[in-house]
Amino acid sequence: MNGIDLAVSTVIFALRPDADDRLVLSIPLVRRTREPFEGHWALPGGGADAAESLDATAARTLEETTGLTPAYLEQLYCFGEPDRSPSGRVVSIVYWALVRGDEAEQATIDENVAWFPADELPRLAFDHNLIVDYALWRLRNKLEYSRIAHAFLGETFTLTALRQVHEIVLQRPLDPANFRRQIEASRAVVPTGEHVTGGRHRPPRLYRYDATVDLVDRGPLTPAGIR
Amino acid sequence: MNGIDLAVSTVIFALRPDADDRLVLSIPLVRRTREPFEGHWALPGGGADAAESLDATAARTLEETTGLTPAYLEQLYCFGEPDRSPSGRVVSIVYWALVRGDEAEQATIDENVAWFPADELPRLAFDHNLIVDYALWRLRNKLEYSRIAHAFLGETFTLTALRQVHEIVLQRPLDPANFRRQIEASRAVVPTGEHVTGGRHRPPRLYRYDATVDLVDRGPLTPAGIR
DNA sequence: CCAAAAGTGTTAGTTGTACACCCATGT
DNA sequence: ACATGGGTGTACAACTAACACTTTTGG
Repeated sequence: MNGIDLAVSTVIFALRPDADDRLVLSIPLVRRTREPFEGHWALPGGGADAAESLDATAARTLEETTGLTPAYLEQLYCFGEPDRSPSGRVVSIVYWALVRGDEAEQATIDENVAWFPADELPRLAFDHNLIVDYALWRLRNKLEYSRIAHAFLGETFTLTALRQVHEIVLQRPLDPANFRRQIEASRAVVPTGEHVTGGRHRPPRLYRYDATVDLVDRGPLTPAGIR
Repeated sequence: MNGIDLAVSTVIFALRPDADDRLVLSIPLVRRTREPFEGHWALPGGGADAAESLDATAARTLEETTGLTPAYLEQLYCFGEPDRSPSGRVVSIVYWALVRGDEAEQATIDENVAWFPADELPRLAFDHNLIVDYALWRLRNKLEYSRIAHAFLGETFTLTALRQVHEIVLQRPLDPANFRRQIEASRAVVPTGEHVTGGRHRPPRLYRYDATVDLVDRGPLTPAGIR
């Protein structure tokens, strides 16, 4: 024992429709009900449990506070500046998670839990603004060299849906033709043979993840939250 | 307080000459003098200090146990499986560091501190073999998309020396001509105008880091150990 | 002069990007 | 028929990798 509290928090990302039905990269936050920072919004989390792995604590506290189950979960960074909490020394092990669109709809929403657009956050408790900035930076980087975008989508999806995930997260338009070829070349995805009907245009093919390809190369570490 | 001990450890890398005077990627380890794992080699480190940042604790414990000062220091990962220490729950925040060749020669060496080739380690205490494997993976990845190789070298250096750093760490030969052009194109380095004389061949140019270019892009996080 | 490493030039193959164009559907 | 997004083809630029070649030193 050395007078240091150990906490686990998670930055959760989902793509949710806004008032105009456009998808927005969003983060659920919880309102603090006690000091310090009472009334401020903060990342969901909780104290570390002596009997539980850190991954498990992240998944559990995430579920307890928001009702969500992540499709992807990875440790982000450990924040431990001595002055980051006015109430004493707290070291936070922070995770980041991706949840699917349909899953995000089932999140607990009450006066103490709410979704915010990732790039329009209020002043958060502690150093949580910095933490979210870092998580956003990692998400955007990792999207470009891994297949994690799939974790935002359901079992099957069109390439247009996958491209829109990239476009929304990276905040820039992508050429549909070139995107298609990149994804096909990466072998991350296999056509189901089915099509989506009902649109006002040519029915797009449905694809499925190639489960034999890992979402991310994490080297010697066994991925925590890959399905 | 929750019955969890918080420790900080560091994987330190340096390039040191072996018996045949060939440079080898090496790691200093300390021998444990008490249970658990008494007599086993382990990563240098120590308990977290309530008044000190994690970066500072890593730098301090690194200096206390090995006598080394790192040219580069970055947080690696936080390891916290419940069963990783037989003596109770320990969460380790692990850093990785690079030290320069001349600095490495000044390391404390006694019966309880010794250098090992990074790819020929004995069975280490706790999960430290996994940790070193992960640090190696990160080092090799990061070498390819950043300028951290410079942290192994002194103030000035030849491009051949820089290329040898890459070759040793990545364990494969690199084309000298293409390597030169890549480095020059990256603008990471500026010629000093001086040359190394005394070799049996054409005297190579000496280069210096371009201090206006960051070694690594760490996004919103301020780098810990960049000079 | 010769060996060896420093440094430059050239070319072929690969990858990225822009954009023209055809395809299949609902209205 | 036509608007709309799905999907294919193509051409050019940029980058990579392989390797021939020239330069400069010590012996």
